[in-house]
Amino acid sequence: MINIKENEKLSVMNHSCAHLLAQAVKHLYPKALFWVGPVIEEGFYYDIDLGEDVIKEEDLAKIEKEMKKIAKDGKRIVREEISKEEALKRFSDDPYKIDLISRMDEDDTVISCYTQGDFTDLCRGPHVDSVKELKHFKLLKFSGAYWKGDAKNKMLQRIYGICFENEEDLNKHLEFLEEAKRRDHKKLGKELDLFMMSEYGPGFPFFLNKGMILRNELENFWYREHTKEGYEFIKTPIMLNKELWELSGHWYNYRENMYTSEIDERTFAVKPMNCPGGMLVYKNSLHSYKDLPLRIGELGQVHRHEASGALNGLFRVRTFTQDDAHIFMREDQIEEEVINLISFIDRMYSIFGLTYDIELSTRPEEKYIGDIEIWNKSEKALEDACHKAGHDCKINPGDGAFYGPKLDFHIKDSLGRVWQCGTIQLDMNLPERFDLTYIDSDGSKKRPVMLHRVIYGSIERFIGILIEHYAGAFPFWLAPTQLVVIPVNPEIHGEYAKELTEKLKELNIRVELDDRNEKLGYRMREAQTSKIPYSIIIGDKEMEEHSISYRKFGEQGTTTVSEEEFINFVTDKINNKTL
RNA sequence: GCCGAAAUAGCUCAAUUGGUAGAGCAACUGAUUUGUAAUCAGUAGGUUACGGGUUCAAGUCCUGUUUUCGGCACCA
Repeated sequence: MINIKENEKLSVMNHSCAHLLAQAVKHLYPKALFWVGPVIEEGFYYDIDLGEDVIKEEDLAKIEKEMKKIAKDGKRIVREEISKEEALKRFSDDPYKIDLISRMDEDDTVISCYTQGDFTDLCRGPHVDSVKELKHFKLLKFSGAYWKGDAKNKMLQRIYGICFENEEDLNKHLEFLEEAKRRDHKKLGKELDLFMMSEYGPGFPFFLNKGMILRNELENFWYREHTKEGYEFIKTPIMLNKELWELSGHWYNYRENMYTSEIDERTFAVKPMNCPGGMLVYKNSLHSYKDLPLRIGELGQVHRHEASGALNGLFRVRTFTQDDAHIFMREDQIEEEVINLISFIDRMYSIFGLTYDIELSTRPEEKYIGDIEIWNKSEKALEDACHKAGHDCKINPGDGAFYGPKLDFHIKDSLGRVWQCGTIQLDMNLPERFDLTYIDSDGSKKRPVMLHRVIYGSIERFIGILIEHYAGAFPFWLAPTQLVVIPVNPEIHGEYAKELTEKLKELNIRVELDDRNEKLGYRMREAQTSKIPYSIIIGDKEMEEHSISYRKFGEQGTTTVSEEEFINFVTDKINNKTL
């Protein structure tokens, strides 16, 4: 996937293309008013006020046709610098431009306009020299979008498009979009019987048997790796009473997203986060400075009432399992702990062939708690740890949580798409609210520092990402069905194939026998469409030699090895989690 | 929640201006005995998401609801 924003030339072209789009829209909808048309990673868009008019599917083609016409005409794009006064005058009948201009500082900003033929737009530029240069573009989608990105404002119409230097690149991008559609986890989840949705529970996914195998493998892997890293594990209740949520602050900050219920005339809430329960566990016993860092993990199922329009397959659901952990430690342990954590997360992601970038989100401008000094120290600790772990650390100013700064892990899948999964958050709020303490070496009570962290983020979302990352063809250790044994002639080879299947089952391999009365080609096709990693064919030759002929998913032809070699081959895959 | 679109058999999709809901795959039955992506024949399968309305007649038109999809806003 090409990031348009990071490519200077494409960035300028896409920006000019946004103007071309606006000009075409103006031709077709003379009353149209324009807000902004920026370049984004996936191309460009323009937010437009069409008054009573609404863009429809078929209009996109019309607009695109008009754009081609204008581009062919080949008008030059001319820059002009004007004063604020002149700008206000020139755009006096356009409330959107007035809004933009009046917020510009005359001393610092040069106000510039770009004109192409009969169309002028306020813009900082730069642009290509002529609309003639814009040939290889496509309008992709449209939707409503709040003015200034604020849900309180009215909705404008947004049209998205993308522009390339040549037809080949454009086609490559369209092919990428097709590929992404083929890999859609909602589609593959249905085809591969991994999970289902029901009208009776919008946003509450049902995991089917095959999806449960994925889940269980991911959870087992998680428990094993966390045990190695010195974690202990807990499970806290799904529902806790209102007083706890008042204490944690969720009742005031997160109430809208919480499911509540009256029980024995008291209010209970289903947990939207695991931390308050974790705090209670910490407080359940006394802690010595010698026990820190204390790492307490919980695969905790949370429920959040997400807006209906936000729901999206497994990516955005109303109940999900966080692979949560809370780490309690002394202040002087932050850096070392975070360094360890980063290398731990690195190890976890590399198993899946996922690369990632780390971003540091710092103190919000206004809404934050605690001393600025502690914030600065914490931010520095996270950043240093990140560098010492050998990673770049992009700063995301003001994007931290109100209770502390955080490191976010943005993973990149096999199509180059970026997802936010892991996060390490420093919390200066909850230890205070819950009055957490440990006994220091001098016998005094001290306040521990706390980290929240997740690696998968949400098991549901992570499974969604993995489905798309692998296009449903999971590595051997994760595949719901790992092997299928196909006797060439079930009447002749069926019994032997069955024995082999049982033998493999005893080794804890997820193997199925396909001895149906169907042609080999038919059963092989099914094995391939269900993306089973290896298909074993048993015929006369294999029976005689006691050998195994296997075909790898997606490849043609078979490899024949001895039974022992094959068992070593697959157990090695399971143990090392290799493809 | 907001803007737009959609919902027909288990799945993927047809059904002309309103005029008898249909196909392929899957399922089931039988024949076939198979060497690497679909053997043949037959059977069954539907309150067209749910409710209300217009009409002689509604999958089709109007309307309310639900759900899904693409975005926005929100977010793991």
